[in-house]
Amino acid sequence: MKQKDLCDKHTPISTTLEARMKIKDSLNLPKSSIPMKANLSQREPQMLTRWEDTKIYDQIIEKSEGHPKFILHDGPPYANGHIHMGTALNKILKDFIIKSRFMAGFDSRYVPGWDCHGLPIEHQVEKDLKAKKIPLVKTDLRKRCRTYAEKFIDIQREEFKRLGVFGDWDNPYLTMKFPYEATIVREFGKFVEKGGVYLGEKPVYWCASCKTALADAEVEYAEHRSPSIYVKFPLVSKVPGLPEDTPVYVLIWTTTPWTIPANLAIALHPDFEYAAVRVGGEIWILAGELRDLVLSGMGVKNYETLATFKGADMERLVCRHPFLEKDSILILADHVTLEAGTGCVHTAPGHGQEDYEVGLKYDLPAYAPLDDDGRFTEDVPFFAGQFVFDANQAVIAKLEEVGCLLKVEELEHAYPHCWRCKSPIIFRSTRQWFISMETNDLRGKALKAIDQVRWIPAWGHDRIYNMVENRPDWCISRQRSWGVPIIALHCEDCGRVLLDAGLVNRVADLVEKNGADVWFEKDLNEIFDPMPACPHCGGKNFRKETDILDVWFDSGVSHAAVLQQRPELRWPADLYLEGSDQHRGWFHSSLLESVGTRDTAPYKSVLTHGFVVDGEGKKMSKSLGNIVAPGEVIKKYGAEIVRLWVAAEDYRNDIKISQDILKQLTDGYRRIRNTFRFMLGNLYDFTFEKNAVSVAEMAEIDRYILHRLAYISNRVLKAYEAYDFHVIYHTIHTFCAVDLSAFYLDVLKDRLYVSHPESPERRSSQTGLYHLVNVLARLLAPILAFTMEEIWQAFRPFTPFEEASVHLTAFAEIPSSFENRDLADRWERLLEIRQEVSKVLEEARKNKEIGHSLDAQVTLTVNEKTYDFLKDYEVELDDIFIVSRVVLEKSDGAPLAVTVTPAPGVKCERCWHYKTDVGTDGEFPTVCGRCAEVLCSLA
RNA sequence: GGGCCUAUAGCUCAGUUGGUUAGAGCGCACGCCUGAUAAGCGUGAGGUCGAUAGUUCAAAUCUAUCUAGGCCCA
Repeated sequence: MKQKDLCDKHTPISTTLEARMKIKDSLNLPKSSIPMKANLSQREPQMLTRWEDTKIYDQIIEKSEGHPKFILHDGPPYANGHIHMGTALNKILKDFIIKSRFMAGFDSRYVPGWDCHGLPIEHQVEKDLKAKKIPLVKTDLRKRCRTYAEKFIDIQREEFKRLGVFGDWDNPYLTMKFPYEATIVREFGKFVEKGGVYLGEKPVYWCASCKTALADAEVEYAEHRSPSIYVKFPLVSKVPGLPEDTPVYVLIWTTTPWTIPANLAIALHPDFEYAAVRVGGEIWILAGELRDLVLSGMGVKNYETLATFKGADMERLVCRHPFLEKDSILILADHVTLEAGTGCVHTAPGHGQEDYEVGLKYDLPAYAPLDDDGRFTEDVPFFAGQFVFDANQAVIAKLEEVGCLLKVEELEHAYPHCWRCKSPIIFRSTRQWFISMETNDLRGKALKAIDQVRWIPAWGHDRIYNMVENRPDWCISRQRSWGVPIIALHCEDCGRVLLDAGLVNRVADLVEKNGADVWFEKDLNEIFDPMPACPHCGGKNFRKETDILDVWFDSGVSHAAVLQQRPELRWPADLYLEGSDQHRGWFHSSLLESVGTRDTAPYKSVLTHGFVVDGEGKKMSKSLGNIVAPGEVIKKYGAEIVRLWVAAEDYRNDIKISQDILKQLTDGYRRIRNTFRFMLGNLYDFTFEKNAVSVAEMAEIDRYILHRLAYISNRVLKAYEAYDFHVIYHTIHTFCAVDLSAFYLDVLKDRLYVSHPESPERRSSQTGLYHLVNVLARLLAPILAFTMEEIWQAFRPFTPFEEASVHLTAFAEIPSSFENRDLADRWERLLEIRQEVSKVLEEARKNKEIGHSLDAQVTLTVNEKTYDFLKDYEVELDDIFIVSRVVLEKSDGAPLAVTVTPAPGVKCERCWHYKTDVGTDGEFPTVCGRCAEVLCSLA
């Protein structure tokens, strides 16, 4: 039999249209107050305007007056370019926390900040000026940089607001504001006062044609032909076990012959095995593993290995420089490899980063006898005045002359070049300012402070601990323009440096009023009145230090400039929250700055998130073409989907994003939205004050869902507490799909639609819906900030609540009456049986015995125990299973058997149940007894 | 090369101190409904837990190595 036939045959249809309409009108069908289609990208801006007009953030602040403070201190993004997915992720996570902490009863404000000084902006501005052929003048450049930063702060501010992030956007902190700049100077002064600042040497990239230091970001690698030479250094020290009458040499290899004059050491790996090989009348030392390769490369055929040594055994033996009157000692370093060369590495601490670092361990100076043009100074015999790249040949010739050159080749390799003039650059030791890690035991104190902080995830502790434990002194100077100057004076009379906290603070006061520009714009006698005297020679002729501070120092003082200076905030912060790269960045600089000046960390806990990667887990890059931009996602899906993305993924690891994931999120979003829409739609004739039913009087199924709601609420609140946002999304989404949509709401339809509108059972269900919306909307408000606001506006008329925005509410307190373990146990058992019934219904559906489940009668054949249990629910079982009739039968022991047959009786036109009492009422011949009763009472 | 981290069904996530046939939601397939309808309901098929080797009576869960990927250094 076909389904249609079955229906036609058994469903009496009212003969007149009027009667049909009357019956349909008597149903309490939902009246939706919010549209099914979210249309987020168009509606969100309206919501933003509303929030702006009502000054929502100010209202939140007002409401949190007197609440305990929770301080999340914003790490300042760099004021350059548009925001990307990573910045969006970071700001949204912060917004989740700010909003949820407020709703949990805290005064949690958000003061956003921007990092304004620094190279990238200076670069951009410099480029613009070059293009327009405007000459570079430092003071003018600085003004243009400021304007440039302002422009991007405005752009980013709008982009952040568009994401639904609340905060003090009208009054953010900027590292270039005068008072902030003054704080930077003062904090620097504190280090000066404690003796932590010193002038030292450090090799940096140097462009000899531009005569300037280059930052890493200014270096481009390109192919370059270099000489490749093997050189022997005579070993002066006697080595036990080697014949004393034979000269011994250590073999090195280098591609920068011009650095040979600056050689101070030869580095060996402590664990490698080195061989002493007799070649003719000499003994050569080189790594055992490279022996055959190197010697055959030189055409040496006959050799004999006399002995082998561990690198560690040769530490501090002394070699003689091949042609200069100085020694070169053997040192140990882990960076030595066997990939190229001889395993004995020519070390010039003034010309290489690794050489410099290992040199520090052996107290070797960063010797770099070059001038700004890249020419050897008078200090260097034979080559004084020569440009280093030209000197390569001269050095090779000299080595040849003294008989220490073993081999010359040419090598094509990637070599650093200047981003500006494209010429090859050199590594050159320069004078730089440092903060010592050892003065006042900064390192030790920082390590102790790290132990006091809660790192989330916990491995953050090890990561930053290892960094601080091993890092060199903090180089705080940059040879740049756009930043805060290092306040120091160079005595023109004696050449010494005048570094004094008192002077620093005098300048800080000027900076507070006029900005850091005063240092560059004003003459020294305008800045200092009276002019200090040089403590070394008494002279009063000074030159200003022109270096600026590392921008990490700028942002590192934010705890002092923001937390300690804004009355609404508090020091230290409860939380810093940034990407995991900031263990080296802001967490690190803030820690050192704070420990150096205040002995403790500026934060109690630090939360890190991973990086945004594409669907395959690969990082986003222009060359891969896999970049997803927030603007495009907002346009296509809405900011709400971006927020949901942040909430759905576990941000501790890398966070994937792809069209696939976004599609999935929109599906998840729709499920949540429709669930709320349906619940609201069924509250149209309900207000809490007039119609609510007390928990004790509610139907069991409604009380069961309240029990579930209490569980969900508790779980979600704990997750907010632990910043486990993905748990929140998954918990609520599953709750909406499984508990609500597939069970509770589906079962409720009959009662909501069919019952008398004022009936207790309908009011009971509506009370259930009311609590669901009230609790869930608040729980989701920090995440779905736009949608829950929309829900709240639709919901408020049914409530006594005065809050005009969901963001002004607190999380709902769950009355203890919602929880009922025994009742929940019973309902979970019912749900298990329901599951079994569903399976059998599906079989019947497949066999074309039924279509809709209401076509069915279900017979449960159960054992004694189950029978007794189900007997209590006998009248409700048809509702729970959404079938027309349930028959209970005792089995002879089998726990549960389900059979499905077509329901007896006739289909009621109103409630669609098959009932045997359809037609018994004379006035309404097409409906069942229950419906007839309702119709009568409505008439 | 070093420090830290990640790797469970197509996707997003669960899997407590190692212990029965590895779970959920979504998606997918098939079907139902047409009174949540650019919705809703049901059933079902999908992983042997990145790979390998160990420890163990027993491992997704511990160890080592490797592979792929991420951040930070070099």
